[in-house]
Amino acid sequence: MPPFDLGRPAKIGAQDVHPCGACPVRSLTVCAAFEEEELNRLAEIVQLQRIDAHQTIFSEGDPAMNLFNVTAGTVKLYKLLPDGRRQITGFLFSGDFLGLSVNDRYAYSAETVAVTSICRFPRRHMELLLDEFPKLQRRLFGMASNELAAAQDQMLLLGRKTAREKIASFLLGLSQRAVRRGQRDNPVQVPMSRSDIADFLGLTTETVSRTFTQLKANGIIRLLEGGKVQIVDNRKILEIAEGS
Amino acid sequence: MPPFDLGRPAKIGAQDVHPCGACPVRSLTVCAAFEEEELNRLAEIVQLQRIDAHQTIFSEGDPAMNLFNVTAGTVKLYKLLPDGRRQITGFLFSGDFLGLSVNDRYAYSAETVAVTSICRFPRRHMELLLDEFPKLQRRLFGMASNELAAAQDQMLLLGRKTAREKIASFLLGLSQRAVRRGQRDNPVQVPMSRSDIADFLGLTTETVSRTFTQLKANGIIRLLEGGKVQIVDNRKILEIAEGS
DNA sequence: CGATATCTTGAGGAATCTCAATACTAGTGG
DNA sequence: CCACTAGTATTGAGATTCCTCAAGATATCG
Repeated sequence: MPPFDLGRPAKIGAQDVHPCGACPVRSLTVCAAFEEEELNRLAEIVQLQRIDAHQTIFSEGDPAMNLFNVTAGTVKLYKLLPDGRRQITGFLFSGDFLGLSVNDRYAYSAETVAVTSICRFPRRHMELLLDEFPKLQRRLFGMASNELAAAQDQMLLLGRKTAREKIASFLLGLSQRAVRRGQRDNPVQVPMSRSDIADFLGLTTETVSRTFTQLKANGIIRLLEGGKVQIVDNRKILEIAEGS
Repeated sequence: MPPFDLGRPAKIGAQDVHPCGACPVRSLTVCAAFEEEELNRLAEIVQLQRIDAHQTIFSEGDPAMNLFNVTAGTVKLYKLLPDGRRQITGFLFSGDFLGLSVNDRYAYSAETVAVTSICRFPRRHMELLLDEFPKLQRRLFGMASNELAAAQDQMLLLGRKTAREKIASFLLGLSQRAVRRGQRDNPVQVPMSRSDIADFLGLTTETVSRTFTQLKANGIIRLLEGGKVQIVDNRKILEIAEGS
């Protein structure tokens, strides 16, 4: 899979309103660490990119040259076993951050699920900013802490929940994250394929499909067109998700 | 389960060699961010504690008052479902760090596996130090990044590996971490119970036991007394762990 | 040295996976 | 605008891994 084309990079010039100032998701992102008057420091080093669906952003093991911020669309992060088994470790939406590295290499691959816009920050520049703006460091640390907590929730899901509980948790999670982004939480937008959902939840596509069908038959959800899922019985789905 | 007694807190006095200066695992810990002459700043706020096996350090949902550093022994972190199903999200050894919180509450419970020594840092004091020592912030962020990468590896294990591959990965992981601490890597010390291993790997104790037996029968490992496991065929166990 | 935990082994069952066929959806070209 | 095609999703039947329940063996601790 070839890395995405740069496409049409956002023009970043003195005559432009700098992109960060107008960023609609700034409050959600790492960039919230900056005051209005400091934003030009970010704008100097950022590259805005639009990427088609199903494009590789970077692959596990690549030198970690950049950090990224998703401003629109959906991205998936995943790891592979040599024989091709795949585990998706997270889905990212607008406001989410990616590109943390260990030993200067990415520890996972990143691919777009749908058309996506991202801000790209060269890591070396970012590191200079980290020294200059302790707030940024703090913000990044806070976001990493949140991700760590989410990872632990996901471990609980993968290790101990049934297929039914996994799907319920997944839908609730999508719904709750939509709220935080200020998007509608019901019906939930589910932009990823059954296969992606399966690789995120440690299931097969068939089991994912069967479980959706079962929840639908129980009157708990409704499958709508355009990959939307309506949560009919919110109370019930919450019960299922928590395994009670 | 009651929170552990303070036991015999280390005396911290002017006449003492301050504990951090003599700390044998400092280079592994968050404390490595400090120069010799800055260590007294840490020593001022630290409380050294020795805790018996199977004691709760804190529980999920508790207000996150402290950060901790393990200096000896073994700790497990876990999350529970309402019906008692448990997922252990990590084992900690000397040099490891715990106590990161979300919304000022611990997101998981922590319990000692064996007799353990920890350094306790009041979070409020630590936060002041964070402002004063950007190096500390940096170090903490680096450790969180590493934990995040480990969490992703664990998700791959939980979602996509077989029981055999899980056990092989587990033993290798223990072995590799022992090396980093400068302890012997073979035979591997396995201080936790079958039940803990099961709850870490998303299996049952019976399956863990059967898989150990099977690896032993294959001549890949040998089960020694005192919870030690000798890796006989390193090459083979590596192959199994990576699923090839 | 006995009591109690933990660990191992066995047999049967259940959830999920695999393989296979069919149905649906979305994009493409006539 | 509609038929065609390729990918995606659903459904079915049988296989498999791992789990559950139960008993026996071993280790640990007072």
